[in-house]
Amino acid sequence: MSFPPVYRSRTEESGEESRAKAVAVATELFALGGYKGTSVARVAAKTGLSQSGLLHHFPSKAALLAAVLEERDRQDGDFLTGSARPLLGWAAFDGLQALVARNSTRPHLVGLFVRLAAEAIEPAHPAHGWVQAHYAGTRRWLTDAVEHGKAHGEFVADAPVGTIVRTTIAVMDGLQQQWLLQPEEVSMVAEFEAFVATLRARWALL
Amino acid sequence: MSFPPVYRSRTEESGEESRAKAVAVATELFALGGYKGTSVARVAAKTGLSQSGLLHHFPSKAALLAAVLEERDRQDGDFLTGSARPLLGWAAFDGLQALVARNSTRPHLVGLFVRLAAEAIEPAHPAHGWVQAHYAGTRRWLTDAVEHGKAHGEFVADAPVGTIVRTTIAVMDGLQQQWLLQPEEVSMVAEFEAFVATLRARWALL
DNA sequence: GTCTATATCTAGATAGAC
DNA sequence: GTCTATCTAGATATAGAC
Repeated sequence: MSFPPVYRSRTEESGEESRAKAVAVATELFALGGYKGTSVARVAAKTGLSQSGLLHHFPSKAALLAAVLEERDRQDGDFLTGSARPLLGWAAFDGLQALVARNSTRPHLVGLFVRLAAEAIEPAHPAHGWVQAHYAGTRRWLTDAVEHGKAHGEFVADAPVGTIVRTTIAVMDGLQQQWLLQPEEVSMVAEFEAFVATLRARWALL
Repeated sequence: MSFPPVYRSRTEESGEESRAKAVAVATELFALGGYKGTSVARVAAKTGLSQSGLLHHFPSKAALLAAVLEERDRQDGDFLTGSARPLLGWAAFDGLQALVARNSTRPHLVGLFVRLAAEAIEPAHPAHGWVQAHYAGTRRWLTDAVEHGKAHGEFVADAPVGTIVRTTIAVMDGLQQQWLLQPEEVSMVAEFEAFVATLRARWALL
């Protein structure tokens, strides 16, 4: 015979679970149908709640999206920046390759990003700020890594940092699009590895 | 004093104009808000028609989208494949650079493509077939060009054709996304030119 | 060819019972 | 914490007048 923990009532516990499940379901449905293309009612149904039951946890659809993005950041954010020691120079590209490998086992998170990145180009979209911050953050992180590598003699002196950074991000994004559309035709891991090899062949010094 | 042409009544002529204007307006609004994010009513209003007036020309919203895609293909399709003589070998990349330069003056067409490509990953989307065909066609065209160049000694013998093709397409797509989101931060033309230069540095023989 | 009017659905959000 | 019921708004599409 067991009792619920003292610090938290049984109903509250159940609420936490509902909320977490709703976020997971919303992630999946937003990934497949986009934000605008997914109704709160469908998220609620797949979560096992009524529409109002879901909206008890999130005051609005936009709040649900915010929770989804927050959770994505939590799961994903620390992968590059929060590792044991910072990835600098060419090691940053090893980190990106590991990220691509991980992404290729998580189509939902990739789909979520690709769909939202395109949808949220529009300034009025509720994820616009998040997408802008994502790109700015990634660009900054990779720029710092390459600059550091350059300062330590890992890159040739006239390597164009900005171009390397923007092109690398572009390749990752473009491969995701092709992979989602035709998974059997494109291996994100192999293509990105080949791209990094080409970068090294041209700009590596050490 | 002038008369309307005999073969076509004045009202029909006006109808053609309305239809064409509607397609142009829909292109712009789909580019900014996506297909799902744009209502027929808004297209109608900006065209200067009532909603039903617009639906006289297109039996459904999906039919309007089809007309938009058809017009995009007409304006854009012949740019690479319909030029004076076929672009083969490295010349194909010159053609792509010209296309990128042209695109960077047409944000609407770029936005339309990026939005729809992401939206239409979903198999049930009315533009799904079109997007699949677009990627398949581009890949085929570029593959043929590179294979031809290889057979004529323009590429090193072990150049990985598939990877070159997929990565080139990925770079174009990824740069479009970044450019739409932050136009002042990214020059599609400069970045793509640099990418092609890197390809040449590694795989050009001649 | 275009309009007004309307039918039908679906969406997001709120009120209040349990 | 969750539900039923309901409000309001907006969407696609059709009917029928001019």
